[in-house]
Order: sequence, then structure tokens, then C-alpha cells
Amino acid sequence: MPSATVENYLKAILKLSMQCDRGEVPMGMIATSLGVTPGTATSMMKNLQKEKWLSYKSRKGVTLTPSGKKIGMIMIRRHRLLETFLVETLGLDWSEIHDEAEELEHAISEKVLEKLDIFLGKPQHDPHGHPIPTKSGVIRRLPQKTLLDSLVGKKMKIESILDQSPAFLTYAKEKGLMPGRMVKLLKREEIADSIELQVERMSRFSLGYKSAKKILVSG
Amino acid sequence: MPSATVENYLKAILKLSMQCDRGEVPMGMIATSLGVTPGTATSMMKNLQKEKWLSYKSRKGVTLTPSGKKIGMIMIRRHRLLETFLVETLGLDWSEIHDEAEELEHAISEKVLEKLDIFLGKPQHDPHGHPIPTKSGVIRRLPQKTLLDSLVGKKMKIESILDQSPAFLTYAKEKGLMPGRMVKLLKREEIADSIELQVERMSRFSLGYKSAKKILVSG
DNA sequence: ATTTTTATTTTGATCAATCAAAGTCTAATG
DNA sequence: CATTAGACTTTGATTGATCAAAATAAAAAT
Repeated sequence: MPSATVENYLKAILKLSMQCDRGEVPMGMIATSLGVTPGTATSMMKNLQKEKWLSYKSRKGVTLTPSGKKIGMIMIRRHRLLETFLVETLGLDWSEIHDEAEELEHAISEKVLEKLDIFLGKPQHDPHGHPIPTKSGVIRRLPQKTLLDSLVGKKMKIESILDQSPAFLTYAKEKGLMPGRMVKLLKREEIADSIELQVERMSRFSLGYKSAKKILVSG
Repeated sequence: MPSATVENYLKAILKLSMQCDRGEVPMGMIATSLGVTPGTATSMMKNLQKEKWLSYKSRKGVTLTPSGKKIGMIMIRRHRLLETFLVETLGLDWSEIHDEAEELEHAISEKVLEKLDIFLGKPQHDPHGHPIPTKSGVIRRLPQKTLLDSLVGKKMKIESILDQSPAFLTYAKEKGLMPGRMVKLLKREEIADSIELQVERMSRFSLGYKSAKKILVSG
């Protein structure tokens, strides 16, 4: 059984490898993502390699083995199912759930998780619109299009919010930026790196480029 | 914030101090109850004293301070609410829930616990009939009478099952020995340290003294 | 009152996870 | 191509939790 720490490393590495696709995940990203010093990350990678969860090439980076990937995926599944439970069943706000799930995901067994999955009706995605992997580790691919890339005037459907920080999530909710809502890009102000938009019948507002890139859309 | 290990020590010490009442809880009981060597228990007690969770007298034992007692009580509350959730909401069998709750109790926050308490309808006791402390740490006192002490021929109500082991719980359930059921002691066989009994309209069976002491009754 | 037994404490060591700071590569820049 | 900045690795130390085994104290038995 991997420790909670190992589970965190494997989950983080899996997520990084899914985003910034290029074979190996570099040390620096791992250290930053987990909030540890580079030296800690390096020494941990050596242990994880010894346990066959990944392969590590000095000054290159790491790639997960199938068993490492499996554990990472299980952790993502646990996290997202727990987030769904916290919002749907217990009524927590979507800005509060990330940290809670971060703790619970290391304590919940497969047996309880499967019961929870059934109880929740086998949801396809969590409250932020992130796809929930199946028990066997299959995960739907998210659309790549962000609010920033969408065409002026075209109505798009919000698919997912990439930022987990409570402050951003609270703001997004207030403006109606939630999965499932329809949004229209009204104007793009290149020079101010800002866009203007409207969600359904709500009032217009603007968003910086950096924030706009955190909203995935489809349609 | 206490570590999960510290939480376990404080919960165990609180439980021991509630059962075998005599001021101080001796080292040996603590070590056995937590499955660690005596030396480990001793050194841990010194740390816990330094943190003001208990007072330790060499070769005497320990007594919890109010803050230590509070943490122990919170852990009992978490454990029992989680057990209730696992049975009532997710449908696990009462023999499976102890170990699951043992893990989850260290990961669940107060915020989530209070939501869970409301969701469950503020239950008074867990599936084994153990009282659930209130948020402020008040706990109902269990009856002291066991099945063994009850009078031959008198109908009693089962209040609580003291043994957490899956094997005993599975057996108990099969025989109808569950909180809320009515039970009648039919015969006491002193020489065979065994009793004969009947639960409601089910068939009679016998139980050894040691097992009979694990069933608390009232009535 | 000795001896023996049992309970507890001490000591020295280990393991996982971490950091700070010094050392070493590598790749980009001039 | 030599230098330098940035990324990465090494080293040595720390912390919390643990154990085994030796030492000690207290309680029980003789």
C-alpha cells in the first residue's frame, strides 16, 4: 500500500503528465506542484522508482509505469467522487470542497468508494466539471477550447473550471460561470488582455485573459 | 493540530478511562490497546504531556486534561457518526464499518462532520448502539447491565454490542442480537459458564459468559 | 525480608519525509 | 565557445513514530 504522501506524488505526476504532454515530467514541476524543495522531489523519485511506480532519468524527469498511473487515476477518481458527494449530498459550497476531498481521498477504501459511486448515481463529472475516471481508470478527455479561444458572438457551453482556489470559484459562481451554463463572448480587448462576456440572461462583465483561460467551453 | 497518531492515543486513553474507572490509566493498557510496545507508549506519553493533553506520572499512569479529553471525545463522535453513515446511507454491513471509520475519522473536518450530522438527522447512537457524543462533548451514559446479569425469564431490550470484531458482529446479527431487539434469558448454566436465550420470535440458542458480557441490556 | 515476577522506563537504532545549503549539470546568451 | 543563469542533485541534519533489548522499580510471593 502506498502512503498518503506517495499517493499525492503519483496523482500530481499523473495530472502534470496529462496537461503538459511531453513524455517526461520535469523535477521542477513536481516540486512546485507539491510544495516541496527540489531535493525532496529528487529523493522521492528515487524511492518511487525503486517501488516500480515510475521511471526516473536524472536531469530529464519521470514517466509513470502502468501501476503508478493506476494509483494516480484511482486518486483522481476518489477526489472527484468525494467532491461530488460533498456538494450533492452534504450541501457544501463548491469553493470549500477541494481541500476536504484532498484529505478524505487517502482514507476512503475501494469498498466504500464503490458504494458512494452507486449512491451518487455514477456521476460522470465533479462539481467543477472535471470528468470522473471509471473504476478501471478510463477518463473522458476534456475539450481543449477555453473561453479565450472562442469566437466573438457565438454561444458556448461551459464545460469545466480549471482553478480550484476558493476565491476564484466564489467569483465564478457569482458571475454564473458554472458547468452547464451558456456563455457568449461579446468582445475581445487584445490590448487590455481582457474579454467581455455574458452568461445566459445575467449582466455582462469582463474577465482577464488569464482567468478566461481557466474556463473550458464546447459547442 | 494533533496528528492522526496523537488522535488515536487520546481516543484510546479516553475510552480506557471511561471503562476501567480509577483515576489514572496505566501504561500497559495503553500499549496493548494501541498495539505498540510499552516503551513506545511511555515515550509518547511524555510528548502528549509536553503538549498539555494529559498528565503523566512515572509508573502510575496518565490522566487526560480537559483539552485532551475534548479531542478524544471529538474522535469518538467522528467515529460513530461515520459508522452510522456507512450503514444507513451507503448500506455497508455493521461488521465492516469499524475499520473504515477508523481511517476516515482522521480525515474528516468539523465542517463536513456537522453537515453529515444534519444529513443523518442527528442520530443518538451508532449501529452498534454506542451513544454519539454531542458537538460539545456530552455523551449519554450506557446502561451497566449486561445480558449475563439479567434475570432469568425477564424480557430485556438490547442496548449495545461492545465487541467490534467482524466475526462477533456477524454472529450476533445472525442470532438477532442487535440494539433495539427484545431478548429473554431462559436459563443460566453456571457450571458450563453459558446461558440460554431467545431473541423475540427467533429460535433459542446459547452464549458463553464472556460473550454474554458483551451485550448491554436495559429494561 | 528476600526473592521473584511483572510493569515500566531507558537507550540506541531505524524509517519515511522533509529542509537548507552546497555542489554539479545543461542550455541559453553573449 | 566561454560564461552564466537556472534546473537539478547531493549531503547532512531534523522530526515523529516506532522497535528491541537492557535496566530499573514496584508488587507479589515465599
